[in-house]
Amino acid sequence: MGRIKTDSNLTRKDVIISKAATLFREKGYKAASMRELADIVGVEAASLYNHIKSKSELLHEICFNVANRFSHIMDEVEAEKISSLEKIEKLLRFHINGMVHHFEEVYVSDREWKYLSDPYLSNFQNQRRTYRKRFAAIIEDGIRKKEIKKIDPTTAVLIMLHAISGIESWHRSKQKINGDELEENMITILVGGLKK
Amino acid sequence: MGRIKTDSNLTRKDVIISKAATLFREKGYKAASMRELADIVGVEAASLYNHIKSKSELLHEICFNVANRFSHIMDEVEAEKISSLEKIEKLLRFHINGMVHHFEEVYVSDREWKYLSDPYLSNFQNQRRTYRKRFAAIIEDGIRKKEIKKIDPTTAVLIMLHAISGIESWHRSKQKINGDELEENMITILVGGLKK
DNA sequence: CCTACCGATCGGTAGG
DNA sequence: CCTACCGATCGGTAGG
Repeated sequence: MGRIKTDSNLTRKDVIISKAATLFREKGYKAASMRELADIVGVEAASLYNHIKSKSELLHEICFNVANRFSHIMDEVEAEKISSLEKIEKLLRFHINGMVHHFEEVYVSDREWKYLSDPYLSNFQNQRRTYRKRFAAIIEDGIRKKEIKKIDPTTAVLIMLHAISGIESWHRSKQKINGDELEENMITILVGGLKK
Repeated sequence: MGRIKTDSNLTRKDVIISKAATLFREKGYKAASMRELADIVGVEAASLYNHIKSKSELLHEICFNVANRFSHIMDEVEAEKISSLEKIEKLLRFHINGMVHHFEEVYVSDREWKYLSDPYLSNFQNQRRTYRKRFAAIIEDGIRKKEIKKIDPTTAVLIMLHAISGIESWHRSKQKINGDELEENMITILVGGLKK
């Protein structure tokens, strides 16, 4: 992993990417214009191109930042000596935390990746497919060890990951419940649905 | 409810809306152009405007078709004399079936509604909020009657509806499992997660 | 980092 | 339903 980025060593490019994530989340990738982004950053549109190559570069930076974090945590979880159910809980907590604390980037990666173009598009889809297979393998293992109900592992992964992406709706109405409570509620329902 | 539409009494406008749903699902509302849509329909772009007022009309027709079906089924379910858990199962089966059999429109309504403009936008958001509150009320009722675990009803609704929207991924890889099996698996996990 | 500007494409209209 | 066309806006470049 690279250097840790504090506020003081964020490059101008990092700032642009971060503001782009917010803009893409609000408007969608296609509807967001480079002129709007320039306004937010505080420069003229042409000046953005001294720091980035294209609009699409912003999107693939965002998507692969997120995808790489996911594959990294999966490496860690797979290596741990804990039960399948505990592994799943750990992954879910990671996803929930990602949605709560890195909302803009995770959301964009999840909803706007289809606007990537090749080779990034194929690459992203591959990483995604691989991640889900690894997740499903953990569930399958849990079923074999009788920790988990007999269900279709692929469907279970699909349900859990999408359920978490629903935290988007929670983000729009921050009042009712805090992040920690949300996390505990989600874990109760999702992990509860798997247990024998 | 209006007349039942068979293939033979679909108007030209209905055909355009249906093809638009497919196009918007594939490309996203903003990225889809009226020239592409015209190509698919088999006319010149200008000719579309003899049947529709604008691109945005297509979007709100799609979104409100779906939203109205949801509120209609909710009316029915609320009126039935069955347990809360059975009501929830019924609603979930309706949603799952909608995703499987009316995929294009449901998907567009779910992911592209933010491109609606007022008054349609506010209207849609209101309908959505109301629907979720009614759903949460059923869950709350189930908790009170001790049919359902003590969880946050709002979070539970959020999880279940988004989990179902994940059927999108299933649509992309039709091989493995059929629609009925998918439905049973989802019900097992989701309803299982609620039971005491 | 800015001014000035380009070609492409967009949703939509006029007129027949 | 088509031809012809409009003004607006887009991502991006040249040149300083």
